Amino acid sequence: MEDIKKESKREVTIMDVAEKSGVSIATVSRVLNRTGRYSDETSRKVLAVAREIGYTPNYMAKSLKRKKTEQIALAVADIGNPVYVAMAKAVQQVVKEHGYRLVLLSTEALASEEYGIIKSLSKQYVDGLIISPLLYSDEHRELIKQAARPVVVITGSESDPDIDSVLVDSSQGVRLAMEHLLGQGRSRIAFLNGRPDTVPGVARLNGYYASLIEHGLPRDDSLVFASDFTLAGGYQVAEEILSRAKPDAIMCANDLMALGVMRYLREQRLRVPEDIAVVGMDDIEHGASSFPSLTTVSLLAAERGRMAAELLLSRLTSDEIQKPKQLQVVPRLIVRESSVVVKG
Amino acid sequence: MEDIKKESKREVTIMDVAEKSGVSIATVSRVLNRTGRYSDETSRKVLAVAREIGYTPNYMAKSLKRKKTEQIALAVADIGNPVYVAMAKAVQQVVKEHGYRLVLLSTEALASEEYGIIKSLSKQYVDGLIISPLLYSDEHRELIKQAARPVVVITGSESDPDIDSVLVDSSQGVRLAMEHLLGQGRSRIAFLNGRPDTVPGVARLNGYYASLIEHGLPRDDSLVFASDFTLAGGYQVAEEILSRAKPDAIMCANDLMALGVMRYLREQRLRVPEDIAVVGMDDIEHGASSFPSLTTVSLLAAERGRMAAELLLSRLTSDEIQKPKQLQVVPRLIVRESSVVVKG
DNA sequence: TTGTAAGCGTTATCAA
DNA sequence: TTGATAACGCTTACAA
Repeated sequence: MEDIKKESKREVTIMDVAEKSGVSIATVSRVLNRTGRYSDETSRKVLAVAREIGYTPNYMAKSLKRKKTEQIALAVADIGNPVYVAMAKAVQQVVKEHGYRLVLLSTEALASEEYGIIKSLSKQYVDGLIISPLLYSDEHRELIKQAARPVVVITGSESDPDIDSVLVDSSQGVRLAMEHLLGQGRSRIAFLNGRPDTVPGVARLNGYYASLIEHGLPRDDSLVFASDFTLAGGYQVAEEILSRAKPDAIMCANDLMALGVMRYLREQRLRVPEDIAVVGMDDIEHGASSFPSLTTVSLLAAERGRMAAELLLSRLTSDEIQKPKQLQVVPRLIVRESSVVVKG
Repeated sequence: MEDIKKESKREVTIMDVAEKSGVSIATVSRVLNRTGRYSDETSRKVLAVAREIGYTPNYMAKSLKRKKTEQIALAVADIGNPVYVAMAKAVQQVVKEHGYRLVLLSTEALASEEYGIIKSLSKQYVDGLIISPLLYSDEHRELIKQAARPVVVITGSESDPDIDSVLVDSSQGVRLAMEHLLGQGRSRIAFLNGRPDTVPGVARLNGYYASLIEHGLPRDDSLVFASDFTLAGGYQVAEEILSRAKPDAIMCANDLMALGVMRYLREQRLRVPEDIAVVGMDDIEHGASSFPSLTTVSLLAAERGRMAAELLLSRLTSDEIQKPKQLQVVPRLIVRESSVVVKG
């Protein structure tokens, strides 16, 4: 028989420390939290005992009492998208500097998940939330306004003035890219959207149409396709784009899909950019390393993450009520090989 | 003046529900948790009131009492590495099916972070932990054994029989890849390691050396390089590998570095695999889409995540004490374009 | 079927 | 400088 019995490991609590050091639990708490007044001697004694018996605080009890967890959450649609990873890393760095811990929640683009997170926010294990919702409905907005803890939203350009937001006009980003493609002499530019019912889906498609109008081009819906913002999604729809649209350029709503499309083009022995130019959006790291390297539009994900984190922390640490803030970043075109034919 | 005053939003608690529906808090609790007995009528009334006044439970209080959070944590070294994302997604799926929520912790490969997570585990906001430590020291093992909550470790092949572990022999994975390269007629095979002080770093380098011995090849340390398991890391060290080792193949300790190396080779107008073959390890999605597509060794990250999650959940849901388990997966070679010259 | 009341491990307000 | 003790919001015996 093995020597494994359940030792019913009772947690060591503040009471054990108190008893063993001959003081009250109140004093132990004061010493451990460096709050109130206590003598040097008791301090030493308590600290020694605490260390000796391996005391660690019970965060549940602490938070119940103090209504603070020192944790903040970042909820993103898909942790598989490097753009959210970049955002998360930026957030992580900021919150860490302020002594908070980041917990990452991946909602898998489910609105119900997002609602649940926002709704139970005040009672969850976090003090505040940064959320980048794929969908941003009235219900989202209502829930966020009623949330009992600070929420910062990272989203497109359509914001609610009553909600702390970090914004970027990705529609303008698409226009930037389209201008570039047209400037390169492309005329049949297909548009590959992600899910068209999402915030970025709507904005980016609008950008495409707006840019057509700006340049006096006809709107041709047979040039418009949709997938799901993933590498595999781009790859799968590429064949259809080629056969149905016969484009000389493909504007993709994000880099992941662009990379998927390029993979298919390569398999078909089509040259990028000579035969077909490809442009993405988001500026993920892999786009810089792909072959050909991917022309894209940076939406400054890391920067937005940083800004959101700082805004949220300022809400958490100051108790003055301030007007909701709307921060904004401006998209930047990054030209690489996938859209520019090199003569020679 | 704005109309924003702090409405001191008091949480709505179980007491409010009790009062408004004219029953005791015990009854409310029973109804809300479908526990014990209560009449249909009170149930309806309580539920209606709860919904009406927007009650949501306070998880802090709940957990303090029940000593359960219904959350589990996954701690990985670098959320920027797609292999951990794949792992996380698999874990997420399993825990979700069991009604748990996943919180993702990125330790940035800091042992101190990892220690802290394990140490305060029992008092944290999670019921259990899956950790894939980059470093796996005696201290790790000691802390894990003493942890008051179940911990499952995802690591290499050197395991502790007293710790629940999901293992993979990545050294064997390297040998598989080396055999393949040698079979392709490559003879000067450079090895690009990640951080050599880490679990995978040690194992993969050992695999390289072992495979040299197996094939009666001399050990040549001028063929061995190290970077940091990232895309940028591979890119940066590529120049040095070329100039110092002049290899006809580069075996990389992971896909990210392999992709970084291939980027550099392309910039130098070197052909892969004709001039230099490249092999990676981990089988990340981007490797299948790169150009050329990347030969790699799958370590079944998703599968290991799934197994770890199921093991952890079984520990959480059964109160029988069972012997620690050691589960293992076997690496698989995946041959793609980056290592095989196509004649014609 | 329901209610009373004792905790869960803390923090914080009083007095002492 | 310290110690009792009342919360924090919930679950769960135990009684009724």
